[in-house]
Amino acid sequence: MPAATGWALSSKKGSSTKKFPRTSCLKFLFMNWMPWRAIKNNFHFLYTLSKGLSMRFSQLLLPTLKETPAEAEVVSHKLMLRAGFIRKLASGIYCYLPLGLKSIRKVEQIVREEMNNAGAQELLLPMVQPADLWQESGRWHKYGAELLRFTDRHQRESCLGPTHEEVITDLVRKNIHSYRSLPLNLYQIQTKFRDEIRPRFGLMRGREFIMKDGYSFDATEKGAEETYEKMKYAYHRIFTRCGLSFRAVEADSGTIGGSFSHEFMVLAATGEDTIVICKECSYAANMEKARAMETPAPQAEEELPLTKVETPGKRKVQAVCEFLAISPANLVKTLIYMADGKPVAVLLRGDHEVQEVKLQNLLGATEVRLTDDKETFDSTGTPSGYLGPVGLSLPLVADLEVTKMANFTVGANEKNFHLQNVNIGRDFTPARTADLRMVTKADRCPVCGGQLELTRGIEVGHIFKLGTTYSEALKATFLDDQGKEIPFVMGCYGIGVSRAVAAAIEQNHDKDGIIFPLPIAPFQVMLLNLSTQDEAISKAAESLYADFTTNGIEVLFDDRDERPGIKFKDADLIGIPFRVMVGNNLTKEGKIEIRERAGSRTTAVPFEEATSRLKQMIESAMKNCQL
RNA sequence: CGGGAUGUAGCGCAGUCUGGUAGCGCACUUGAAUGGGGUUCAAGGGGCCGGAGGUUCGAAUCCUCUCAUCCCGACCA
Repeated sequence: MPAATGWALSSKKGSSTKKFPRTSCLKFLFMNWMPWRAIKNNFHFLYTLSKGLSMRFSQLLLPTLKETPAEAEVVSHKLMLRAGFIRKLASGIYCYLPLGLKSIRKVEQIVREEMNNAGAQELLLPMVQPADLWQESGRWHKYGAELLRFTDRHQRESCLGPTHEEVITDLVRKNIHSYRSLPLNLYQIQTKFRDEIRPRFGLMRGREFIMKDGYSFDATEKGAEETYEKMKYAYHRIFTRCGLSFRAVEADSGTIGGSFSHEFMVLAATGEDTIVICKECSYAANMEKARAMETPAPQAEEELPLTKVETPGKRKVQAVCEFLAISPANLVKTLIYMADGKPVAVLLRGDHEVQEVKLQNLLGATEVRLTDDKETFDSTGTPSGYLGPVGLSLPLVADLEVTKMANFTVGANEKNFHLQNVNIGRDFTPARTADLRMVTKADRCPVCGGQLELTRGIEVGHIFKLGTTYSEALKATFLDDQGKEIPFVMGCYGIGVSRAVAAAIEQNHDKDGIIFPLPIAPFQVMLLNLSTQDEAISKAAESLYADFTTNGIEVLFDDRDERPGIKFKDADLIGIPFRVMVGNNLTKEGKIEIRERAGSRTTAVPFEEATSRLKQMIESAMKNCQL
């Protein structure tokens, strides 16, 4: 049995090491009498030493790919497949291979530390949840097909947890009864399942994904707001410590409700979401929520007489404007929306676009959509392109900017005609006015008036103030200091852990591969033996591996019998921040080389100084991600 | 769910139109040379052509049905 031989060797040498300090003993072993090949083949020996922080490429499940599988579209997905981080099992469902998992664990660890620091407690909730709870909260029906439902052998209806408001609220209502036990902040890091309509982009939008979800319970609104701020701060720390470039943006709280909501967006050109950030202050918001500084009220303009003009065949804003020689900013377009099946006319300046989420919120509708030409005609009697607010029988909602206009142009509700010099109040009155439009880069910051920038981001965290929505639905109450029974004031706080790793790659890569931020890299250092056939070089590489390991440096040792080119390519692809190369330079000048993945400089360092130099470099790089 | 596309070896693809013994590159195994940016040569192993049914003497190829995957849209605490 070959394994037995290995063990005998390892236990013999292993036990002898125990009597001496590790470092000196190792040096002795490697440098003097222990044949390096015996060590190389002696997995158990080093495994014990490494505590899993270091690994050999030759023994690791790390299937790198030269070519990108056809299924991958976005960078992070392609690179994670190629670098051997993940493999797909089914649509939106992935296996995390050792390297991918290491990165995920790093993010998790940072999340844990910061959540714990912020006073939250970790627990672990079930993935399978009974339907009754979801029926009680009303979400069994509301949640839709994204909730994967099934029946167990006793015909009990169940679902896979896409989120855990119900479970946590149930847990707390059963166990917390007094304001004295509050506030309470609980979190877990767990695999979630959401049966997405269309999973895509690898880990960016999977059906199964790893998420940190936290829930807070406070006695008062004020307390809840404090908790919210605490979480916001913790999130800042988390993403900073992950080494990511990010912004916290004001967000729409969506169907979950509540007044406060921030999304944490990793800035990346390939991000799915467009966000608005101010170049001069800290204002940032996603498009659904972004406001612009209101344009100053214009000088009172004399109202001119309403005139009807013929505009044959001119339907589009641009065509009408050209024909009438006016600016789109002086035209009001009328869009017909279906809000939960009822038509509404939305008025907007010609050069603005509707932000449908804002509209939806204003109308309190669960669904809004633009009507097609036929529906438009059916509800107004006018073909699209000639619609206007004057004399229109539908409910009118106007964007704020419209209310600042005077003597503007609109459709005449008659084919081939428009009205000019229209004025609000005199010619029509909107039922409601509100901010309904999409912010553009021409707008100014609503906070400081500074210049706004539109950029793209990936949502990796989202915090909400829930209020009492769930505690009321599930009758989760406690007794306050007056002995009065009131519902918990809740908040919920999510971080997409697996997505954060994908986002990090999306943000940090080049044509050769990943460039990991140090704090979440699967290893800190990749050590390359560039000459496995050269005994002196191999011996030196082995001793560095041992030395790094005993010094707490997380190292991936490429000990494969491959040519240097292959090792360089794989190292670039995997993206470990520091690369240490042991090759000819050692024989010639007694030096090894250190190269940062992010840079293009290679530094030659005397062999003896390798470990200390590397430790220094790692420490100073980590400082950039500390607070 | 609507629109589009694709399923042939681990990965990337050709072959399908025009039916006739299943191919190429990479990866893998063995040997040799080579050894600082995916090296070279030689010899190998590996496929129920997504699945089911049909047409045919004969189907990867034609027909029907199905399943899966990807893209665009709708959707996204």
